[in-house]
Amino acid sequence: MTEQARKRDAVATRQAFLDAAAKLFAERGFDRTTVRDIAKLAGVNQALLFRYFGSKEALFEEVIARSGREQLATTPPERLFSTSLRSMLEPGGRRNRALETYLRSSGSDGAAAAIRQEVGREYAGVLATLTDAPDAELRADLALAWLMGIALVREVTGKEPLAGADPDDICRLVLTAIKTLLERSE
Amino acid sequence: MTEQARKRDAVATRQAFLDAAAKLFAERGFDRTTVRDIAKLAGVNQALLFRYFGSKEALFEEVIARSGREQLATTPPERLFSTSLRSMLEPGGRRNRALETYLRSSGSDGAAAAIRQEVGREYAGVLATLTDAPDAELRADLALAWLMGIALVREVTGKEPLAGADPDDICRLVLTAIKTLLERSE
DNA sequence: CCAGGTTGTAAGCAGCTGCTTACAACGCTA
DNA sequence: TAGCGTTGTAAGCAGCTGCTTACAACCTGG
Repeated sequence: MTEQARKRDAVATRQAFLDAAAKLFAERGFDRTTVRDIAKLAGVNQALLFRYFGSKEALFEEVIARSGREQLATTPPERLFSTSLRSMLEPGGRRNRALETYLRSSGSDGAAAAIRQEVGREYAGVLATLTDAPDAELRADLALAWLMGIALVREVTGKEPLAGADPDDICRLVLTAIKTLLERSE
Repeated sequence: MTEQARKRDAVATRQAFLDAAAKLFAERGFDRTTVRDIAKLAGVNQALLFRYFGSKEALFEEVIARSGREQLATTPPERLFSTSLRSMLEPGGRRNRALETYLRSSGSDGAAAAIRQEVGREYAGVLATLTDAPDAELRADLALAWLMGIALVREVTGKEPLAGADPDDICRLVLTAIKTLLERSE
């Protein structure tokens, strides 16, 4: 009985747009995702996208801002790096798409770029608290950059052996190397 | 007198296409570069692009295959990582755009994806010779991924402080950390 | 029960995209 | 110099893009 039951439900429609857009932006990037694709996946008329969000770019901003801060808010700093790395490496399921969306969005200018930078800054800000080195923020950026690079090579270019490697092996190698970047002096 | 002198020169026209396309693909990525943009920058009629290369995708393949192997052929293995890192970090000039083109191309499917993977494999193959660890190729992929991530964060998202950091500082931090990944056991 | 705002739908618009076609200008070779 | 293949040009096509508009269906408050 629940099927087709929530027609004419603005909140549900909005959410359907956000969910569909999050999935497609993460998989294909901004440019290769059309508003018709989003609407179709959401099961909603595409004209409503513009009523609810104003533009494709504005919808993208909501998606990236939301997904980026979700993981950030639910993970303690000292585990942020390994948790983010893990969630990237785990296949399928309802995993967090923040990094994929972030890197797939490269090139979109305007307001979305500002949001992207802000989310990145928050990530790096948290990572920077893990070391007391004077260039803590630069080290944090480099750690973040490695995460992005691994996501890029695995998910986007699909290069072997990285793409098919055991998550445990990757974590071990990366965490060992990253330790010299992000550790307290005592 | 040399101006307007080489009209009706198929070789020069082809080269003009390749140069213009290399620049624009590296800067904007595949999707956001139009064939009209390329032709305009090359100073050539856009219909000729299809006569010489067949399609936009085929032109892209030539660009990425050429630029990727250029640096590879002129750099000794033990310096490939630091040289690539350096050339990414140095501003302006006629620097090698291989990595930018590579990462900007994310998402383009088909034959271009195969070329991308092949170039990446050649890079990683060289890096893998630097260590005698059993998982040398995975380590090489991870090193390559870090390069890509740094390029991404600096050039595409422009995040500070990484984007504006001193190349020497970045090299020092990265090379120190990467040493544990790519070093001989004795 | 009905006016008026909210939600959903269908159609279309203008601009851009990759690509094609028809044709003119050129220069080599016989 | 006449013929012919090569190079360059202008125009246009069909499809897709983000976005808008006009309108119907619905629910709610008076």
